[in-house]
Amino acid sequence: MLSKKCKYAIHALVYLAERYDQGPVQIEEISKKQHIPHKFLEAILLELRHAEILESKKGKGGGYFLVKKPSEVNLMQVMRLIDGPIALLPCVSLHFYDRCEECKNEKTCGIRDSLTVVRDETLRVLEQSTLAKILKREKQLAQK
Amino acid sequence: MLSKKCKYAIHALVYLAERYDQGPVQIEEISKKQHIPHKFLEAILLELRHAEILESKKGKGGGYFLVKKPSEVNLMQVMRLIDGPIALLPCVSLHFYDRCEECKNEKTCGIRDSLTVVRDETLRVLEQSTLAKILKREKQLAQK
DNA sequence: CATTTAATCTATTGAATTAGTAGGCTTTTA
DNA sequence: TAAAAGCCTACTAATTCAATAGATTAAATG
Repeated sequence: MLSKKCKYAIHALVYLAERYDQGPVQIEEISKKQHIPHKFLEAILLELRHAEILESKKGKGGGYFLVKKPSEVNLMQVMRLIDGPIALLPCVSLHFYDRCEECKNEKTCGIRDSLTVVRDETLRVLEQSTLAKILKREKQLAQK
Repeated sequence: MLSKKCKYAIHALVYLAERYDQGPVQIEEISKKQHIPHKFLEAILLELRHAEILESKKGKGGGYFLVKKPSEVNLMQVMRLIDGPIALLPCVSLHFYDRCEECKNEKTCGIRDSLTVVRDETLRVLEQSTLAKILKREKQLAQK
């Protein structure tokens, strides 16, 4: 399951995507509208800035804004950044590979196969889920 | 990621699948061969017994054995039993549904769509991953 | 140039979950 | 009836997750 932190990150990003190219949005505003604890959100946005997804401006009229286009930010990136591996086993992870202590020898472990397929299918879907698509979907759903 | 407990459970089950219909296997044997702490394994096997995947025999010559055929036990069942939900969000889970506090209203949340697809793809693969298939795969890999 | 605003950074804390242990109890077999 | 083996309850240690506190730095404005 996704951590709360990751859910907060996604909601904050969708919120910023909706205001793309409209100047900085303050932490306080996002915090209130999305019901995310201010200080916690602060840390999350900082991480997203370090990952060069967001940029910030200090001082009056400052805040955070997307540097990438909403169509260029997807759930795969965000989840990897905030929660780490997407694969279900470390020995099957692309970005966080680590050998499994549990299977004595990786070469003959019969479990890895299936979990590699799960990983690939998951990545495929998450990579296609961009902020732009999520936003579009929300607008569709709101109209009904 | 899967918990260690879940990995232990899977390895223990594959071990028992290899000895299907050959009488009870003692905790101690599985513990040693699969490098799983004895007492922890005890708790895991008990859970699998309560789920009617395993059965046990007490006293001398006792131990654990599969009651279901290796082709009837799959990773979907085991993961749900040991780790809980397979979906990435509670509001998208089939067996552990719970509303997300984070999205104020589920009806218009644009994230759920993608994660429903991820869930379905994942379940499809995990359901097909039976102990029989895993065992077969391990034997293939061992030969090379 | 001082004040205010808002992000930055470091450090700490509390709660929950995960991993594992201890020890006595019960059942079965020989 | 003694030994073997699983059953059950309770506890503890370690790690991760969620959140907070407070001092610092940078930008805008009058």
